[in-house]
Amino acid sequence: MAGLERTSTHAQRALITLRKRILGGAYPGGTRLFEVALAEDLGISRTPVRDALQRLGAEGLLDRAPAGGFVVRGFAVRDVVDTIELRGVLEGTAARLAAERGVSADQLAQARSILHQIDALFLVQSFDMEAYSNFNTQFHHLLAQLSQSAVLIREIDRITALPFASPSAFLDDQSRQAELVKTLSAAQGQHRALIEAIEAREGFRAESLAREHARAARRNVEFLLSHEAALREGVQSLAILSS
Amino acid sequence: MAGLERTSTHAQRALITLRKRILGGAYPGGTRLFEVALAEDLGISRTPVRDALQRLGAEGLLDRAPAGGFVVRGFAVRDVVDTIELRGVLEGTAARLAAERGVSADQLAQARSILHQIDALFLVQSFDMEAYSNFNTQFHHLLAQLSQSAVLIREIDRITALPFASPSAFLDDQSRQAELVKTLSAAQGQHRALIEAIEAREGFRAESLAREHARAARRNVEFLLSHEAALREGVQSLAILSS
DNA sequence: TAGCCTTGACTTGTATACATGAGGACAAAG
DNA sequence: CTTTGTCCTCATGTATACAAGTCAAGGCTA
Repeated sequence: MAGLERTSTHAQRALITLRKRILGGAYPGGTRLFEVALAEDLGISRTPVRDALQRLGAEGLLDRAPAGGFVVRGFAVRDVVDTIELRGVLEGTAARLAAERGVSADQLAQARSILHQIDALFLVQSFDMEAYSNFNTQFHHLLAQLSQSAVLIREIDRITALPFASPSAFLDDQSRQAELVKTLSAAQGQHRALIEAIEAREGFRAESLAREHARAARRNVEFLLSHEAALREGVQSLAILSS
Repeated sequence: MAGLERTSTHAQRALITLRKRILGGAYPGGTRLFEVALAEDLGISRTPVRDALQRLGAEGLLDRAPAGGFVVRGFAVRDVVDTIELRGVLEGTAARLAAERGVSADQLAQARSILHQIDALFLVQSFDMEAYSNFNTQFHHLLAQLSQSAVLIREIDRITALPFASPSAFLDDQSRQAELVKTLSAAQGQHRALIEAIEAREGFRAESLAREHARAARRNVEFLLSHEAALREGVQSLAILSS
């Protein structure tokens, strides 16, 4: 909660607080959120609460009830899998467009720089997961940019905003560090191949690689959910899950 | 404007009115919309105007200004093309998932029924464009459903809400009826092949067909824009274009 | 008893007054 | 002449009172 006071408006704070609660699973899917109750709870008036609810609706975390009001959107396992699949499709399209339209030498250099920095992480004894997470996020962000399509970038940002669909979701799973690092090493191989394909203007290959790359996340989710609750405990991104 | 009074709330009416204005090109891209001015203009208070603006923001018609407030989103030709491309990618994914996951006999029958009704339109002397438009919209809507992915359906609906990205955009172009009918006959062939591929569980083919199908719309836009204003006049969906 | 209507509690919708904060104009100092 | 600081203005942010719509429970009538 520290630092929450810094944000300027009540609506911003309400947005952040409510988002955190929803993502944390505080409100089960289907729960209706009442303006007055939340306003009292947060110690502010209905107006900024309304604002926050509308924004959360736009983010896809809430659904509008037919007769007005908002309901917490429930995410089933299938929805998580489908969303990751969708991210793969969108990133695949970004990769393909990048290959077809061509990318500048400068952007290519940026991509290589990130790849290089990730490589360096694997050479150190104790793997720095946080650093990897940051570079990975950077890489995926850059990939979207390479498409040179403002529309596509926008949609990727939207989808990626859902916590379990982010390229760096599931990296906080402390229980299987050793295995995870192996997986990430393979993922880095895909990163490298992806940039190679884009540089060689191989659109189909680039698209296929990006899709397959997203499959790793999907396998991860399916693994986590096929085992019992103990494993899921440490994984923040899955707290929102309905079942 | 008739029938506008029927909608229940001021916010709804404001939403509809403003949406119509924006899509009609009344506010050039980049125009900032001020709450007070709009409230006075519409004869209501700021509160429902705010509501409408936020919804239009969620629809993607407005951007939020960094320091608060809303700005009309400008659409360049490139954005229109990219959005249509994106629709092709999403519908392609829907088609692929439908093929991979399999569809029920009932859904298949529905699809065939729509195809049949479209076929019938081509047998009549004077082509009924409005009927085609309706059936075409139905077909594309059903295609999304076939994917059995709530997430994907949601995103397709979002993208399709932009007027120029709708599968039935550009059908109101009165000036080239004869040519258009030929194009639509080819499009119907793609519809048929698409369902055939889904039924045969040929995912790759289904995806490719859906993408190519969207290309027809893209060619249409590019044609309309390569010729001068006279042609664009009759095409409502292009009124929003920036350039 | 079944179906409909009434009524009331509760929730969102709307107006409005006031607070806050961002950005520009203008003046003074370097 | 440039730069910096202050003040002023205007747009959005917020609170609150009131309006209106929705839903369900209960009672009334056929």
